[in-house]
Amino acid sequence: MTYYSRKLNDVFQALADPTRRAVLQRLSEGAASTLELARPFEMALPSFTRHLKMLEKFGLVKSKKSGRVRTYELAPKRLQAVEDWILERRKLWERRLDQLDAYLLTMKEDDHGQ
Amino acid sequence: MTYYSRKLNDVFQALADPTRRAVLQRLSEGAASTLELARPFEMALPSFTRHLKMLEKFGLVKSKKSGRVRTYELAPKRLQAVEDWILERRKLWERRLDQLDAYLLTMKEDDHGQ
DNA sequence: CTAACACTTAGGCTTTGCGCTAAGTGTTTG
DNA sequence: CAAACACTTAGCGCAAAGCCTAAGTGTTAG
Repeated sequence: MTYYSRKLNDVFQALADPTRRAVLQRLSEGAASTLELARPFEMALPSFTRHLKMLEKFGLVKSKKSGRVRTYELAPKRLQAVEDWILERRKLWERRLDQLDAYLLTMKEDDHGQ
Repeated sequence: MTYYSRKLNDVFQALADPTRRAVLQRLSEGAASTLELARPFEMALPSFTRHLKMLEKFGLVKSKKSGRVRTYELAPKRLQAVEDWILERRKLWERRLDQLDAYLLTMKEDDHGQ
């Protein structure tokens, strides 16, 4: 577990924006073109495509251009890093809380009547 | 599942910084004071305490000041939101990949000899 | 009661994030 | 081949992130 993980920084950063999360959600229902993806958003197109570029740069989606249409789909591998991190953290977390429980129990047993 | 979730934005944002992730890791081993937490980092103290404030503001840690020492500990509840989001996304993801598998199989069956 | 300690507040500086408009590129379609 | 289409590039503006130093504030030890 390194202090600095570029990959984790990037993926969390990518997920910190609601537009990008919504795009991932949409793509989980199937591939789509740039304009299809952009339609629900009120944003100007260049602003929107920056989000798509960011998602691709950080490995969360991939795209392919055919003719004048660019089609995007998910690249789920990268989300695994985040999931791993969370689950690992949660294990430590819960172990710690268990220890706290145990400690409080000890206190209680040692603590006769006051 | 709403398009805009302040809570998710905030938590992902909080986790996007390596210093803050390291603090969470350290705290998963037990509570600690501001200076104890700060020691491993080369950052100036005011810079570091801003990270702590952010973690607290977003509900990932909590603190209590007693005398001149402020002690921090984890507040694990909030991480659940992130975990939920990830796992939900993953379910959709995998269903989608399964569909793709099925589709490719269909193709293969329809595709006799070319 | 003074000095050290453990932060905390204030303010400044630079970089990055996220939005915009305007103009450009390459691909179809009539 | 001209016009419509689907992006793409360039460049600007503003706000927030993340770092710093300097100067507080309140607490405790000698």
